[in-house]
Amino acid sequence: MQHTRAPAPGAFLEKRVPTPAVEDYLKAIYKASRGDGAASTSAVADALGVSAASVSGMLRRLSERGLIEYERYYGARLTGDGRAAALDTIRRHRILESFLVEVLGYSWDSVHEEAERLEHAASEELVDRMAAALGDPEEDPHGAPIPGTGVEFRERAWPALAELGVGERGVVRRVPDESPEALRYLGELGLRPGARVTVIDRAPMDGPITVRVGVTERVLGRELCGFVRVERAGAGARGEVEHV
Amino acid sequence: MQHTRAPAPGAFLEKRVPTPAVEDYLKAIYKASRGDGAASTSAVADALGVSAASVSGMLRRLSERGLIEYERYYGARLTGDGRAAALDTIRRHRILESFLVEVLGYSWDSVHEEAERLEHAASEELVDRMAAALGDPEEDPHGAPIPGTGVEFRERAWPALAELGVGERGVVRRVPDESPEALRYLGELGLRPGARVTVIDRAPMDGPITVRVGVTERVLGRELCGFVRVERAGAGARGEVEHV
DNA sequence: GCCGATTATTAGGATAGACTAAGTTTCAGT
DNA sequence: ACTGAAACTTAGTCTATCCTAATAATCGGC
Repeated sequence: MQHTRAPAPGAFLEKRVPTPAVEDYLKAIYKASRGDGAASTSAVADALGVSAASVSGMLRRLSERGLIEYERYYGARLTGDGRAAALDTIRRHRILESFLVEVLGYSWDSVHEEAERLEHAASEELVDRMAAALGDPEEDPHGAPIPGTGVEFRERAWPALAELGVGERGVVRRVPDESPEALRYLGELGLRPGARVTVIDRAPMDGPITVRVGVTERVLGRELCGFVRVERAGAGARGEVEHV
Repeated sequence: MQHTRAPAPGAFLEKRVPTPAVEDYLKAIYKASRGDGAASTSAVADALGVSAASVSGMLRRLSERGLIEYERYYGARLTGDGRAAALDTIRRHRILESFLVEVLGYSWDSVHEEAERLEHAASEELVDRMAAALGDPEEDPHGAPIPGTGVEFRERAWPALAELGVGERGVVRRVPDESPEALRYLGELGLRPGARVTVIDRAPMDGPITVRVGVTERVLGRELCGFVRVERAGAGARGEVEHV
């Protein structure tokens, strides 16, 4: 489902059909829906940096527009239309990020903010041309999959690096895109999608985790390791495996 | 003068410091100021496709912000700050247009609309990277000069093709960028910046003008010839020259 | 120098989106 | 089952921008 971003006959100050705010809310609901499919008011408020009251108001409007199902005091669930609109925006965002990195030489820690603004202004045509120029990539620079124009789309739920047991090995699949600071650090460590990593040690009491990347060992905070998503690879010598 | 497009600490739904509407008004005032330096309310209203009443209101607000000098029933004149902001937006617009054409293969008749939206979302950094990728062009695809970061900037007032007398020759310097229809037609005729053109005949009563482009002769409406700006080249056989 | 036409402004209202403050609902722990 | 904290909604404002309708200023012709 493509969204019309054009009309306004003769007018240059156009009203976008889904406004930037609506697009941001739908994205936030999509991302906050990782559990039972519903996003709570506060989760959306936190993600967008607005007050819960503002979210309540917007959820009612989104519901009236048929973009979400909204049950008071419970949460919001995207409808088919809402999900399509969210994925549309996410596609724009991720292709923009890829283009900024690959073609314009942005660092992977600085693209998010730029894409966050451009995604509301870029047409489907622009995004498609950028995608074509990149060879229709399937992932953005942070390892996030890029929705296509088709209907089916699912984001794999890779385990976090923090979930690997001592001795386990993995391949980095995805890193968070929103924190420039975390990304700069991960970049320095070489923890990019595709990097192989081995858990050497886990300090008790949710303490830091020691990993080997390439030939060097690093001690990483547990929180950071919760953000880095990995695919389990063949376990190492000691086969202790934790489950969560 | 660069404008901050970023902040909003922690908030993703950011308020741009100059809003898109403000940027559009300043651009419109800049473009409508071609005479005595003042833009009339109705000229701005026409350019933006909004009512005159809306313009009156906005002019008052722009004046309060120090971006224009506004005298009721007379018109608006950009201040230094206002002009800088307008040129900033125009720079973004023209570099975006250039990039879309040169790098992403857009046709010159379709870039205006896309750039019109992107110019409000693109950061200085993005625009500078695009400019660098293009070798810091001095003109956009329609022949419009691209403001630099420096202070001095003037757009040359080339004569219109319609002002050339029979026998006069010229080089196309600039075409309008807003009308896809006109641009498609001009493109077909080969009337792009740099093209050499000779006026073969001018029908009386403001009738059509016959020009030669390359080896072919074309009959063009007077209105279109008023939009195409040329630089006079050495006159042809008959030296009749008109002044305006 | 008046008068109608044009142009511009004010007045009043709408919408989208955000906020704070106050009230309501849910939920967890006793 | 009660009760207080946390989560959520409602109520009432605010700002920005648009609109239409009504009013006011200017200007070109006679």
